[in-house]
Amino acid sequence: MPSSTVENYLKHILLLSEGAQDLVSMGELAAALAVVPGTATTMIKALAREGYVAHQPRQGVSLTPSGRTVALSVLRKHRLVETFLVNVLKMDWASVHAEAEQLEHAISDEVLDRLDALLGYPATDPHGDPIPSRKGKLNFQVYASLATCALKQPLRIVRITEQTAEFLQFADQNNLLPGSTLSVTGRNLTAGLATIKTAGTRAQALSITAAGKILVEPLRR
Amino acid sequence: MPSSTVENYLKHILLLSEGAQDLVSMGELAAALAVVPGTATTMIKALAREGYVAHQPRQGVSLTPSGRTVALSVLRKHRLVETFLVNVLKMDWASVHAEAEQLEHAISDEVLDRLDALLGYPATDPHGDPIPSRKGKLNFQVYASLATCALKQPLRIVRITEQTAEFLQFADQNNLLPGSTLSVTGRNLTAGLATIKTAGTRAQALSITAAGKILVEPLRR
DNA sequence: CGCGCTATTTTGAGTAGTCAAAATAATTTA
DNA sequence: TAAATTATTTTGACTACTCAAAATAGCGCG
Repeated sequence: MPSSTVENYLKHILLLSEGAQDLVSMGELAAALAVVPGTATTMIKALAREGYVAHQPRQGVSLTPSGRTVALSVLRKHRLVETFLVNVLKMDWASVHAEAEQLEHAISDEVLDRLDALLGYPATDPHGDPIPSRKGKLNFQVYASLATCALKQPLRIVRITEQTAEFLQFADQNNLLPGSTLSVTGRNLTAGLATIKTAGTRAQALSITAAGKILVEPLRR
Repeated sequence: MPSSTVENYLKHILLLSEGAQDLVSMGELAAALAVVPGTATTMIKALAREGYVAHQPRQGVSLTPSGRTVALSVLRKHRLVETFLVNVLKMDWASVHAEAEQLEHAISDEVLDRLDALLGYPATDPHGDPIPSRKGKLNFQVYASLATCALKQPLRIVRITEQTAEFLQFADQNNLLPGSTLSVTGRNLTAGLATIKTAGTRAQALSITAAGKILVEPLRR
């Protein structure tokens, strides 16, 4: 049984390699886990010995099938717990990430399955992040963001790819939630700003960085 | 913030001193925690340094007010989680103890309060064990057991003081749940047996040891 | 090509928790 | 009261994880 430390390493490797399928560097991994790089190197060598990861010295690390299985299971727990906290316990959107961070290591598969049923087998968590299936399938889909999508198109927000409470609070207050509709009226790359317009409100500006964290799909029909 | 190891030590000291208000010996504590006695001694000395317990060398250990506060909080989490698992997730009576053992260290006060509200502020968990209040009050009540109560009286089961899955399964199968009514028809101390009679069934025998773990109150009105 | 920058790895050391086994204290028994 | 039994404490060692700081490797650039 992997320790919560091991689970965290594997989960973060999975998150950091989402989309970009190449190796995760010790630098990013250490930063994500809030440890010094030397610690990450040491730990990764241990994880490689136990068959969870493949380590290319000085290049980076990737998950083995066994490591990926563990990582997906932890991610599934995390996202289902978040969904439970928001949908059932009515907790604040912005604060559930930290809670789930603890609970994901303490919850059994048995409890998780029942939670899943209670929630009606959701496909995504409250932030729009896809929930891996019980069998470990992660429905990964490439979406445009407010920083990259076409201008003046009607859009629906599908996902917020940032878990910090501050950003989520900001999104909440500006009605930038999964499901909300809006369009990007303009973009100024030099100034690093995007202008958006949501249904009931007037136009507002958003940094390109922030806009890049809000994923959207074109509104059809 | 105490580690889960520390929380476990404190919780078990509280449980072992419930009722008997004197010191908990290293032997019982070590057995309850599944560590060797030497480990318990070492750990208790550390906990004493941090002000959680008072250690009388070669006598035993007791909780300080600060240690008791932590222990009660953990116990509250444990019992509320058990109640949630049984009442909401409809999990098996006998298996929730092990689950709660993990979750009690991962759940925040915020989540706990909402769980408490969702459950309707229960006073006891599914086994009849009292749930400490948010302010740390443990409604401790002395009950007779099937080993000590008067014979041929109508009784109601109020609590099962044993958490092992085997015993709980046994109790479940014989309809010996909190709320069930029955009476003790006879007792043979020499043979170590008690005979009980529940409403719809015929008389059955029970070891005195088992009987002592089933607490009852006289059925009034 | 070689110099310097940056990321990575190594080294040495520390904390938390554990066990096995030896030493010690207390209590029971004879 | 002395010996024997039992419980507790101490000692030395080990695992898992971490950091600080020194060593090293791989670059890019002049």
